[in-house]
Amino acid sequence: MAKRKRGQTQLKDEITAYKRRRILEEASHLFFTNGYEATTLDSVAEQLHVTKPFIYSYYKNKGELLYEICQTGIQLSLTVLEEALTVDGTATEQLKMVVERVARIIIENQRYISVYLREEKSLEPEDARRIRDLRHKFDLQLSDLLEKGKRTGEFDVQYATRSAIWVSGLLSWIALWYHEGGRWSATEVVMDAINMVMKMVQPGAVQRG
Amino acid sequence: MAKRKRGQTQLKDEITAYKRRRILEEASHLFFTNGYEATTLDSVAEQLHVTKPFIYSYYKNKGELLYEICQTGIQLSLTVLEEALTVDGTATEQLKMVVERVARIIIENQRYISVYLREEKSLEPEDARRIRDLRHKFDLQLSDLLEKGKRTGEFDVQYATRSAIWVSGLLSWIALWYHEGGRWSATEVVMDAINMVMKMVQPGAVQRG
DNA sequence: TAAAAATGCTACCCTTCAGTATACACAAGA
DNA sequence: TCTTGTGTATACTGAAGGGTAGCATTTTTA
Repeated sequence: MAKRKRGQTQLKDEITAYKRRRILEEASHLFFTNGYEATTLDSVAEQLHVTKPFIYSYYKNKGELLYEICQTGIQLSLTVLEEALTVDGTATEQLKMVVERVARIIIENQRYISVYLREEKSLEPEDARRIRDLRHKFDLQLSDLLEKGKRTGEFDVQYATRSAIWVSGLLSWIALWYHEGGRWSATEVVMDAINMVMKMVQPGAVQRG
Repeated sequence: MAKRKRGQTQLKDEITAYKRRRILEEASHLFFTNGYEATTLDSVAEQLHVTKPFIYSYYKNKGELLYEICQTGIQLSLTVLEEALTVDGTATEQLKMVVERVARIIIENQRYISVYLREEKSLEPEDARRIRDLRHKFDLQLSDLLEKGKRTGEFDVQYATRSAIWVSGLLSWIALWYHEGGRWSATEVVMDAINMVMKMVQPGAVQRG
């Protein structure tokens, strides 16, 4: 009896979560295509074949939708980075794995991430800060990895912190630039990213002037 | 008489041009800080201590303002690139000069360029296409330079076209990331950009796996 | 100094939307 | 069949803001 009730509640929660996810998906599509401010909640509702009050029963307001979209993209990248770092290996191996996985996740979740990069100014200050903290965490871990490679002599970086920012910038850039069905496949872009990052940190390049 | 008239007309034109420039400046400030859609023309007018109809007598509508801002930023970068390419030198020397000058111009005109990167979706399709053509021209010239360096053996790039896109991405990223008065000075960022780009194209890095 | 032209402003219109008050539909229990 | 609760839609409000008509003021010309 109690068990059955709990079961029902759980199913209901799953359905609620699913609805929230679907709303977020369509919203991210439209935000990505038309921009945040230019997208009306009516149009999001239309895409889902529901009405605006439906959306308001799952999200507090338009800003919360934006926050969830931005947060999702950045959190995913951070999680994937942290997972990749748990795999043992040399700094070189780890960095390659990090770049590969993060680049992949960025391509797969391009909408979420590029909406963040473009619409950060539309976030509530508090929300923006929370997400910036996530990015900062991302950069820190990347920096630690570069530092480690520097100690072992695998990498040639002057200031790990600064190099990390260029690497994370190169990765972010993918979200703004990659175009599905464009000139280059996702795999080519991922491989390029790995190569470019490795070149940026590996020693041996002639330095002059 | 005719001469005097022409002289006066010219001065008038200069003043008109100056007013247009000032409007653009303030608009780019506000677009950069708050986003395009979130910025009202009333607030632009307020910054200039004029009124909205004043702006409308110098620009057709809000969209034209956005176009001019975006166009200005990209055109400047392209012009500086082309100027740098007129200076004689090896591919290495030329690339260094290109990156230095373009990075500088991007930092100086950060507002214009980052508004473009963020608000491209708000441009009229026709306007967006015109600016994309400019960027394409930029990438092509960069690609030619990399190709030249590849022939002379100075650069190690597999596909110049693709490498050019990463280089131009790295430069664009500066506009989104640099923060005046932040942790690093403009000069440090420019020097970093040069180093990173050179590492991306120079031969000699160990390539494994 | 007066007509004409250029320039700018006051005051307004009209549309679009975020957000909401309320009504309705339908299922489950009694 | 009545009640209650849950989920969704209809229909509205209120504010914001892009854009403009027409008046006021300055500048030019003669």
